[in-house]
Amino acid sequence: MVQGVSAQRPEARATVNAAAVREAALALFAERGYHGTALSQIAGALGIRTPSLYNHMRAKQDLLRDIVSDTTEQVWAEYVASVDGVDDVVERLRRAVKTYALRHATHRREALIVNRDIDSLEEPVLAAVLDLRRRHERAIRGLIEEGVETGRFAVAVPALASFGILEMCVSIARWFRDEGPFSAAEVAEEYSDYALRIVGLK
Amino acid sequence: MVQGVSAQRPEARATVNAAAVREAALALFAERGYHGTALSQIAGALGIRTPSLYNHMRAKQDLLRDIVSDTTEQVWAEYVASVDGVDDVVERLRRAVKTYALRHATHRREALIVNRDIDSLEEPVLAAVLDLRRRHERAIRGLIEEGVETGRFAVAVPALASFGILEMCVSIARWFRDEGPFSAAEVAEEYSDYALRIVGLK
DNA sequence: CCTACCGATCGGTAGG
DNA sequence: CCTACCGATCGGTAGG
Repeated sequence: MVQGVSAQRPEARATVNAAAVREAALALFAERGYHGTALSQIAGALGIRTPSLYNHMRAKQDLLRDIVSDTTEQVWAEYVASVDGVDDVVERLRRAVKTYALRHATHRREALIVNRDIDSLEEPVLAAVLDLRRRHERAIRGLIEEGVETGRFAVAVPALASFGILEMCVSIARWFRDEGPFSAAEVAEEYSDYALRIVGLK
Repeated sequence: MVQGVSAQRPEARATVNAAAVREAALALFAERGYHGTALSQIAGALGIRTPSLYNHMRAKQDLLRDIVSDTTEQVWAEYVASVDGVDDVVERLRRAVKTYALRHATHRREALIVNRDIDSLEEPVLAAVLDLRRRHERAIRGLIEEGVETGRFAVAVPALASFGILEMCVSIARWFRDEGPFSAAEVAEEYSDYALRIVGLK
C-alpha cells in the first residue's frame, strides 16, 4: 500500500503517546490551571477523543502528579549539582540562586503549575512534594546562616531573606518571555546578584 | 412571640447578606481557587442552599470580579497615598515597598486570589485590572530609574529589579501566618530593606 | 429562604 | 483509536 509506512510520515497522522499527552497537559494546566482544564481540551489539542486519552494515562490526577513530582525532584537535583565541589559560601549561594532562577525562566510552565496547583495533589504525593520543597528552602537558608556566621553576609533574618530570594526567582516564571528583551541567562545572572545584595554581601 | 426579635440574637439564625457571601467566597477561592470552588461549597459554609446565594449575588463570576477589582484599586490607592508628599526618591521607594509588602501580609487571601485566578476574569474587567497593575509596576520602576539617574541607586536593569521587588512582596501572601514568628510590620520593614539593597542604595 | 429542576459538562468506563 | 454511555456535579432558573 502506498501510504502504509506511516512512521516515515509523522506529520500525516497524529502520533499520540504518553509524552504527547503530558506535553498537552503541561501547556493547558499552565494556561488555565488544573481545575480549569478539562480532559476534553487535552484530547482536543491532540486531535483525539477524550476516552482515547486513557490509552496513555490512568487518571487526570496522574498527569498533575507526574509534572509536579518530576519538577520538584529536578529542582533538588539541580541544587545539589550546582553547589557540588564549591566551598566558598558566597559562590555556593550565587550558583544555587542562578540555577533556580534559570530554571524558572526555562521551565515556566512547570513552575506555574507547581505554584498554582500544588494543593490539588492528593496524599501521599502532596506531603512528599512539600517535604522536598522544604529541604531546598532549608538548604538555601543554611547557606545564608553560614554566611552570616562567618561574617560574609549581613542580614537580620536569614529565614525571611531565603523566602524573599526563592520567591523572587519563582516569579520569573510569571513574566518571563522568550521573545522578551532579556535572555534567561541574563535574568539568572541579575537575580543571583540581587540575592547576594539581599543577604548583605560585604 | 418569644423568639421573634432575631436581630438581637444573631447567633440563633444565619445572617446572610452580600458581605457574608463575599467573605465566604474570599476564604474558599483563596484556599481552593476559583475553578476549584463550587457555589454549593460557598452556600454550605453559610448554612444555606445554593439557590439562596442568588438573593445576594448575580453570578459566580461577579464574586471574583469584585474581589479582584477592589483589591487592585486599593493597591494603587495605597501606593499613591504612601508616596504622597514625600520628595526623596529613596524614601518614596521605601514607603511604596513597605506598603505593598504590608498589604500582602495583612490581606493574604485577596492577594492569593488575584495572583492565582486573575486569568479567570472575563473582559473587559480583565483588561482594566491588568492595566492598573501595570500602572503600579511602572510607578515602582520609575522610582528606581529616577534613583539611578540621580546617583542614589546602582542597578543595571531597573525593570528586572522592579519585577523582583514586587513579586518578592506578593509572595509574602503565600507563606505569611498570623501565628508565625514575624509580625506583618516586621516583614514589611525587612522587605523594604531588601528592596533598597536590590536597587543598590548607596 | 426553600424544593424542584434545567441543560451542560465533568472524569471515567464498556465494549469494540 | 472510536461511539455510546455512566453517575455526579456544575452554575443557574422557576416558582413559591
